[in-house]
Amino acid sequence: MYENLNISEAEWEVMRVVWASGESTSQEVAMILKGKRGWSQSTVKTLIGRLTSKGYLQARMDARRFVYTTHLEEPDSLKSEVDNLLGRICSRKIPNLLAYLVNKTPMIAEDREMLQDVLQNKEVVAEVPCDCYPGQCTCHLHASGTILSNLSHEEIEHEN
Amino acid sequence: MYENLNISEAEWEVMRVVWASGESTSQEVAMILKGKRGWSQSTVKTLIGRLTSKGYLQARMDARRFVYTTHLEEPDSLKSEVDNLLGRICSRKIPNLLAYLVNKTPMIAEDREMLQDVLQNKEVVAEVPCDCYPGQCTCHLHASGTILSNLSHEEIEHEN
DNA sequence: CCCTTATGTTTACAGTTGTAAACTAAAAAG
DNA sequence: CTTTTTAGTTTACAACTGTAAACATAAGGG
Repeated sequence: MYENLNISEAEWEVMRVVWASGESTSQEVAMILKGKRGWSQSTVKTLIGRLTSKGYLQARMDARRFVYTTHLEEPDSLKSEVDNLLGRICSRKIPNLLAYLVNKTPMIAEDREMLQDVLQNKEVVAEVPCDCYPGQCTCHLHASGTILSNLSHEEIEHEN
Repeated sequence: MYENLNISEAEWEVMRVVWASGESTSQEVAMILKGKRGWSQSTVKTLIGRLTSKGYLQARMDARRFVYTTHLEEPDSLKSEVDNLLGRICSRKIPNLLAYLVNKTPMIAEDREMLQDVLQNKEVVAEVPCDCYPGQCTCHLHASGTILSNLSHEEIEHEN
């Protein structure tokens, strides 16, 4: 759903500052990350440069210096990263991961209600399809044709 | 909670195979990933080698070839990755992300019930502390001492 | 016993990332 | 107008990744 971004961890630190202030100069970013991570101004400038070439930051000239802004939204960017990560396991296992997250995430009453509400309205299906490539999951959905056809018996005999 | 692993995306493909079969030979892994990703045997061998040096795979000699196993659990590994990722946003924003995930994750009735149950028993707090470094979040929690003290006014004037 | 095959080990090499110094240019300060 | 400060651009460089060829070696076939 969300296209795949390419923001490294260090770059993300810079993005957070821009997201928080709406627009920042390299100096602001540098000072904050000097405090948080001990980075030098150079480091921050490099990161800003990379983010700019990647098109994630826009530079507007404002009296002598650039002011950086972004068109990306922080929540969307994180969703994109999370979506990506969840692609690493079988769809069927995601609900358990969510349970883990719900458990470990501290929340206030409204958060809980909101989630309860979402769940209340959540539509369920009869069966969640396993989306794994055969040999990378213990589900047996792959048992019929298509995906399987290009693999020999040897290759899949360890499926479960 | 889960310590930080270091499994790259390509390496993860290998891990999935080992997780799925319990133990695999390099050949098995190679065949599966040849199918899924078009990788050569060499590539897979390199990845297996790296995972072995990192200690994520164990090699047991079995008639001529190595059989690889792992002590890592797939769910734990993913939790570690996800925990890591969630560290990128303010704790207060996590519930919204969870709502997004609940919405987009296909699930069966039991999954929903299970999650409803988890929520039912979820303890809430009066206020979720913002865990962001000042200047990287619009929450105002940082307004008092400690964290703030090493930053000048200049640095944080953009906080909201 | 020699050749092919299967498997593991070394080497390779470009791209990305983390981290930063050096260089350049323009403006501010004196 | 010369010096210092500020900001942006180039260059650097090692570690990690993705991708794989080359090499070594032992085992199986003939």
